[in-house]
Amino acid sequence: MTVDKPAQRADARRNRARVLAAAEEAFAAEGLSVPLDDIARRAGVGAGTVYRHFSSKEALFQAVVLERIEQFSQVARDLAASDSPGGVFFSFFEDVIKQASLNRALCEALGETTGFGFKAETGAEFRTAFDVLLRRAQEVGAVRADLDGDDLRALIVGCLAVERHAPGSRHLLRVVVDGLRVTSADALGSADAL
Amino acid sequence: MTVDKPAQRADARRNRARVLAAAEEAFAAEGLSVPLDDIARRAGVGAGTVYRHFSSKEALFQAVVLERIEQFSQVARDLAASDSPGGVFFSFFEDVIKQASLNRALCEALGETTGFGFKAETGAEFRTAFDVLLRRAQEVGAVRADLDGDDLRALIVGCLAVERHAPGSRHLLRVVVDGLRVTSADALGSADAL
DNA sequence: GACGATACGGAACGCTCGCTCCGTTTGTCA
DNA sequence: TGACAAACGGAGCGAGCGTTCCGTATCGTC
Repeated sequence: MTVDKPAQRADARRNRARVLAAAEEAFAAEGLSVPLDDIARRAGVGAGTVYRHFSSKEALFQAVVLERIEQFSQVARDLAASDSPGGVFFSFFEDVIKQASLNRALCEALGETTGFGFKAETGAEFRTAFDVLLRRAQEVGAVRADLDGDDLRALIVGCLAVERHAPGSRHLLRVVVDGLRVTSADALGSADAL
Repeated sequence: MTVDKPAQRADARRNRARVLAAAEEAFAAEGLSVPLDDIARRAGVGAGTVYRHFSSKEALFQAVVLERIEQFSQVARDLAASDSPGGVFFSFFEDVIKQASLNRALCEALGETTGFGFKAETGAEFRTAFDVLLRRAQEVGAVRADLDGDDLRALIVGCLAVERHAPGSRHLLRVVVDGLRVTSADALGSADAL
């Protein structure tokens, strides 16, 4: 099935890893706007070497982000079997926000409405795992039923914006979490104000 | 008190207004990233003319945004005397979000943690008027008491991010609004999950 | 209508940055 | 160890854009 690989040279493998590591660090700190030359310098290689391994700066960014999102997917899958779906969902929800708020690359990728991030086809694995957690939490009544996965992912993006604006304010995250717990019966009182 | 003005020429006044109008439209549609040449072209003037009236592209942006934020301040002041502080607060809260979500310049300015927007000293007037609305809503128990003006402004920024990611989803705004209504007694149940 | 001050326009400058090109170096294998 | 392919590095190209400069046009006034 797989075509014979040309057997990459050892220095090429090493340099590719260095570029990825440098990019991960640089993108996390400064986001997509970090100049590619900076990444090359951090990696101890020339710009040409970066382009030998990644077709564009954006492809490098995507590779870095994707790796991280797939870590999240794995965590979500591991949690799916838990027997306290409510607690598991909220702790995962908050964990994603906490991790991403420390990583500008993730913030920018998830915040993008197009390209990479939640909405990209590459993020399908994440969406599936996340939707399972959400559905189970809704089945036990821990999360209001009038929301779907896209809604929750949009809320994650919103929470990231809040976090960037008011770093470390856990009571703001609680506002959203409390809003997610509200049942339709509780929420009746808000209808007139809207 | 005011120094004698050099009596601006008529064409200069006209061009300044044109530039402002073009900038308002262009920034609203494309945000700060719109090239200044585009604004000049839309206004029917040369780039040099823009710089005669505004010291930099950023100064022009700030002028446009500030005008808009002061409109909000005026609305907030007008609402301050209302005898239903809860309803007034939430309708203002949502109105700001609705208006800003249609205006990319506002989104970007408010989302900035530095520079212009909520946090700038130029936004002090807005902050004062907004804080009055919030305090009155909290006094009648319509909004939970463990939040201050900065918290609410951060939530506005978050709601704007949500709105950009999931346009027109009013039920997501309701999640936040419901979260704002939760009293500390209601919220006790969420403590274990955090 | 003529003159001086004011304002205009847009070519050009300088800078950043993604990306490419090619002469040189390095790894691999016989 | 020699030879060839693979990989490297970094100078340089080109595009985009904020800003400036200065020759020209226009306004206001006498």
